[in-house]
Amino acid sequence: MTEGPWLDDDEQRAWRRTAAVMTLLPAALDAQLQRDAGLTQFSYLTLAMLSETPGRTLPMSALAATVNSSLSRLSHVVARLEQQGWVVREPSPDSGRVTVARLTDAGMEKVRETAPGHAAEVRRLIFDALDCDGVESLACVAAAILGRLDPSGGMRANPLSQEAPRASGDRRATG
Amino acid sequence: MTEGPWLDDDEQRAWRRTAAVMTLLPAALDAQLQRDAGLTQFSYLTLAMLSETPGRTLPMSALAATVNSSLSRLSHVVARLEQQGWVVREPSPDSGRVTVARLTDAGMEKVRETAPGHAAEVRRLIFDALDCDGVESLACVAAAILGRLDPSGGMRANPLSQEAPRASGDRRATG
DNA sequence: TGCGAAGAGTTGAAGCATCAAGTAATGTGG
DNA sequence: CCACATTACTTGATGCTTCAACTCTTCGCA
Repeated sequence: MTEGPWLDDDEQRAWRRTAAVMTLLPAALDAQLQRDAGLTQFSYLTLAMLSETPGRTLPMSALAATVNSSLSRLSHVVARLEQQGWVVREPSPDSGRVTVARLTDAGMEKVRETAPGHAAEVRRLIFDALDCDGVESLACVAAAILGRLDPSGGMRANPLSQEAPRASGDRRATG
Repeated sequence: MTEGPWLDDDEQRAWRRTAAVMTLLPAALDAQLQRDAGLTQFSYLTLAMLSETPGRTLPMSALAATVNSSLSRLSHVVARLEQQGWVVREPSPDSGRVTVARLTDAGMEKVRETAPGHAAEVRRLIFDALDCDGVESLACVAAAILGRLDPSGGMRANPLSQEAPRASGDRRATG
């Protein structure tokens, strides 16, 4: 710690705003997804991550790691997604104790129809509010904080592969 | 929108990281408060905001506005806080339809013992990860996004009084 | 003054997240 | 090759959040 537990005024102000953003932003994004697609941000993210995986298939624990959730939470959510017909669970051929989740065609379709609206809302609420430097700052600040969060597996998996090689210009589902 | 709904690669990366932070950071802060004080971030914030109000008293709707919550959520939470003896609700003398929440002495004590640990965790997870420019960037980015969120009362109240005059150097409860 | 609309708050039900415990499969040391 | 720990996942209970419906009070206004 830099100088005792307390925060100075600048930090106080920064923190209050950040806290407000952390409250209001997820609520706003959830509201859009709920209204337009009947999905939670988390369930959408789950579908989106599967949609970007070759074969649209991932073991539950790998999926949990990519969406930063506990296995328990994911299991409940996938159960609901399965009831909707967007995902199926099947035993892995590789190992008897892993279950893989696979995105169905209906699920893929759901992602396709949901993604643009969600991306637009992300853009509207975040990037339209920022100039170019802002995008850099945001990425930088988020990366710095991420590095602090659960730096090595308290209960969850790795906090995002720090520098995933990304194919240039491809259209992702904006998870 | 700047150029259609989709995000470019830089935005995509910034957004993924931000989403991860929005998932993991509240969880981490909640974990600390739960472990050390048996409080939610939200219930702590509620107590903290009352503790900073002259008279330790606020009408429910004013309190809801300062903690960015619906009245319903606040009502449930204050009911629990009341059971713990940290808050009492009483009819306002001013108007028959407002209820004020007042922080009890026990509640004030609770805030006093909880604040340092929470502030330390905020510092550890956020500010220790940032250099000085980082604090500026964070405040700036958060402010920009805040401006986009519910700019005038969708369902909730005002997203933080933008530039509240702050007494220099005083020690707040780090809500 | 009296009636309808809007404001302030509460409540109960339903949904989602978390936690603890459980099952089943797979490694691992003796 | 057999116990025992570990890994992978599921399940049920509990608690918090949200949503819709409700009460009670005040305001506007005719």
